[in-house]
Amino acid sequence: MDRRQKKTRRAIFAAFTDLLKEESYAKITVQQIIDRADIGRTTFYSHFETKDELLNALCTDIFEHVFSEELSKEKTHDFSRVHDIKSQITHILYHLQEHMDYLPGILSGESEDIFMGYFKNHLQQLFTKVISLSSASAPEDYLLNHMVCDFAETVKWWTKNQSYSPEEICGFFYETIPV
Amino acid sequence: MDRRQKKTRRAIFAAFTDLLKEESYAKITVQQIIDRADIGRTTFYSHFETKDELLNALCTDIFEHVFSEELSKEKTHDFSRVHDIKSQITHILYHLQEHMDYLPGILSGESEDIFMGYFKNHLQQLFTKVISLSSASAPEDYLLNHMVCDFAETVKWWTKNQSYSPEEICGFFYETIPV
DNA sequence: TCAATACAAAACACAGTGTTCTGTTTCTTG
DNA sequence: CAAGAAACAGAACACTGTGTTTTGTATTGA
Repeated sequence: MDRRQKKTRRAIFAAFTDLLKEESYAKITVQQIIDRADIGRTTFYSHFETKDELLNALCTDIFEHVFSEELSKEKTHDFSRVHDIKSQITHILYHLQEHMDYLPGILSGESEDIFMGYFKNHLQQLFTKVISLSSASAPEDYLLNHMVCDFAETVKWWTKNQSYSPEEICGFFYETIPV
Repeated sequence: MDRRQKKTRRAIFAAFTDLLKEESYAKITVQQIIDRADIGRTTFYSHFETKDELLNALCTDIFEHVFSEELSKEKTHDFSRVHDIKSQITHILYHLQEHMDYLPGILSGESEDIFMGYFKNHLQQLFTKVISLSSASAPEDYLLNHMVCDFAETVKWWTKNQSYSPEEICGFFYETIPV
């Protein structure tokens, strides 16, 4: 990849996340992004087809880091032991905490759908095993949605109300899991 | 109120909910609404300042019916008895079921925020008492968000996956309440 | 009946998107 | 190092949708 491309791409992401700290995704215009990144309009559109695609790329980046090592260790995990699922969740929360400053700008409107789409897909994969061990009588499709949304919405709430540590949030969440 | 006003207002709401059955709120334009309602552009804007205000008016209407009798019976309710909270939830689900055909069109993007804003406000009021009786060790602000989002997201899931009755959904939900 | 007002139709300014053009700079490869 | 390829800037453009304004008509309630 061309050095210029990488530089421009970094500049776009930097400008984008920077703007997200100040206002919500919906209010940010392409014009603002290219002004702050100090690039031309054509340049932006040669990197990303639309503003939404930029957000998609950002989300891919984020969740690649958040879920990468979790998934690679997947085989060695045994969810019947409490420690594993708890440590995974804590890890996820620590990773997300690094992006805390601009996440609120994403978590509303159309951008929330895109972000949550990625997030919930990964969570679904993670919680499916937990559900299968659950003794709750509700059907699995209900329980899976219940857990995935519970965690996703808890994270959303956490970003707007940052008064607890990842360990605390994990503890609260674990307490209400239907096991 | 003028008969013409009421007629026009009804026509706008009818066209709006009708369009919501076909596509999402974000994709619906004012032009489509006034075409289907067979009214002029100026007429629409004399009734509602923006498209968002129309959605707000619709939400107000919906939740007025969904939560009206529940709130009026508030004083006679005793949440320490299982029956009351369960019957309330079932009632809410039955009312929402009447709008099932166009709710999916609202439950995404910016419109979801508006709808959920009303919904969660009412739910917060409803669940605060339940939380105070909970024996869970997590803090109340966490638990309240947990329950409110759980129910709201369950309803959202229900509208997209309509294979259970209000009673069944209520049963599933009640099973995972932290009491 | 008559004044008020709800309405229709069309034109308008505005903002934001995504495209297209013409050059210029920078990289890479032979 | 030279030459072609690719990334870039800048400006203009068409397009869509919003919300406003203007002018004139039809309906209502007093």
